[in-house]
Amino acid sequence: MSVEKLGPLDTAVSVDSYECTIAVECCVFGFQENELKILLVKRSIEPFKNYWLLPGGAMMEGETLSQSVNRVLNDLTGIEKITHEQVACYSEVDRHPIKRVVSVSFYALVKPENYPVIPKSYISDVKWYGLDELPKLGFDHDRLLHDGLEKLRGNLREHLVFGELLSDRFTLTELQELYESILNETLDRRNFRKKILQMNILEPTDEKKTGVKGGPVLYKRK
Amino acid sequence: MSVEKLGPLDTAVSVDSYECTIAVECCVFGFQENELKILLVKRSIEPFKNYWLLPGGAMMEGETLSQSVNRVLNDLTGIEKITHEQVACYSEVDRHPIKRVVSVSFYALVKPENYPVIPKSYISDVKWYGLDELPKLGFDHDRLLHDGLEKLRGNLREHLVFGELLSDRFTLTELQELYESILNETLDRRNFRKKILQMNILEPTDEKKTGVKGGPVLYKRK
DNA sequence: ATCATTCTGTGTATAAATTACACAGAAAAA
DNA sequence: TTTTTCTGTGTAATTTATACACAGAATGAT
Repeated sequence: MSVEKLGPLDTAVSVDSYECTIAVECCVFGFQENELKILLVKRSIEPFKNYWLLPGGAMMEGETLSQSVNRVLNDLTGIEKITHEQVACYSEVDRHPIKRVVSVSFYALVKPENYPVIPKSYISDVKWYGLDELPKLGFDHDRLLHDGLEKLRGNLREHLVFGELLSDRFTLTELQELYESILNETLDRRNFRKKILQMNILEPTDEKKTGVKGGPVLYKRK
Repeated sequence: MSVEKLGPLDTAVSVDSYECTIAVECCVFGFQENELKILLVKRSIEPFKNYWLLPGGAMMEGETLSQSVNRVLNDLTGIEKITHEQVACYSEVDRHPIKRVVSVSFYALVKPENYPVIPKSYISDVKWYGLDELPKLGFDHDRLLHDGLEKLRGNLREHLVFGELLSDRFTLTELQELYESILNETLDRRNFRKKILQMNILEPTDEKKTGVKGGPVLYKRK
């Protein structure tokens, strides 16, 4: 029986079906010093030794891709369960110079200060990079990052997405700065507040942020 | 060396890394009798014998996913190269009752009348279904179809997408009916024409469609 | 050939959404 | 206490989306 004649999902009954390594790669975005950052890891082995990469790793037996993402990021940051969203699947045969690997990419939103990052396994360094100081990444990760950022921006325009990018109490100015940082454009303060508030997903608390002029009130998610 | 310690894409140097069957599944949409149709195949073997499914099949060695889609659909319809777009990746461990299969889904837009469909391999029947007469699909293909349709609708609202759904000459009414069929809502004729024409991607030809009252002019893509 | 029918093709008025914009008040810093 | 800097708010102008009706062209019926 040739593989060519297989019907959908018929590989279950086939002996000569092709199997392939699947990896997850993750654009982990954080908001730090009023700037959108991306978590990169420095690879310590060939190929692409000393290149910076998106964190990722192979899917293991019995895992869903989502579980792989959680495992990989938990190893790296200690984050237990990290909300993430699928971006795309990459299958060019030569994207890994040695072995065939199909990767599924994700993005995730975290608060950097909550999670100290620790180099591990084949990683010699870990760093939060600003989007304007990015090094050339290894493999095809430049493209993965680009696509991940576009996906995040697209989602931002539709719903309100901020994962764990902010603390659970935040000012509207902080939220606006987050938006500006992701979209890479400046927004009008009054229009932004109007738009966000009429989404009806935030509510003001009776606290104010201290240490900042104007005494802005803190909001939380409903 | 345990798999757990693998860095990103490090499976190249690993011996015990897990490999998995990857399949593509395709929502093939066509526009027929003024209605959006989806191409389904009837499976003739267990599991899910006699269930209708999205056409699909396993990725083969040396193929990109895109090439797999083209091969699978070429087998089924004779279409040489079919434009398609990635929708999502599905990795639940039990989505195939017998073997682990990770599927990547796509949608494609074709003109049914151009391509007679022929049952083959593990397929006992092939049929274009209207969206309002869908059978319960096998595996998790109900979900895949739902997601594919949502993706198509989302794309339609942003750009003008019509792949090969229409002939190369078409009237604006035909295009509008296509839109209405995909979005499952009725549109105002004047507003639709205004919107489409100011996209500046169509141009009128000097031909008119015959056999239809009113003598509508034929347009083509710029 | 004429008439009735049905579809095409077009513009304007209204409503809704987006954008532009300025000043008074609160907290911090000097 | 004064100055500085940030917060918080409303309205007018613009743009975009929506609602809506009638004359002309081709077909089909007689």
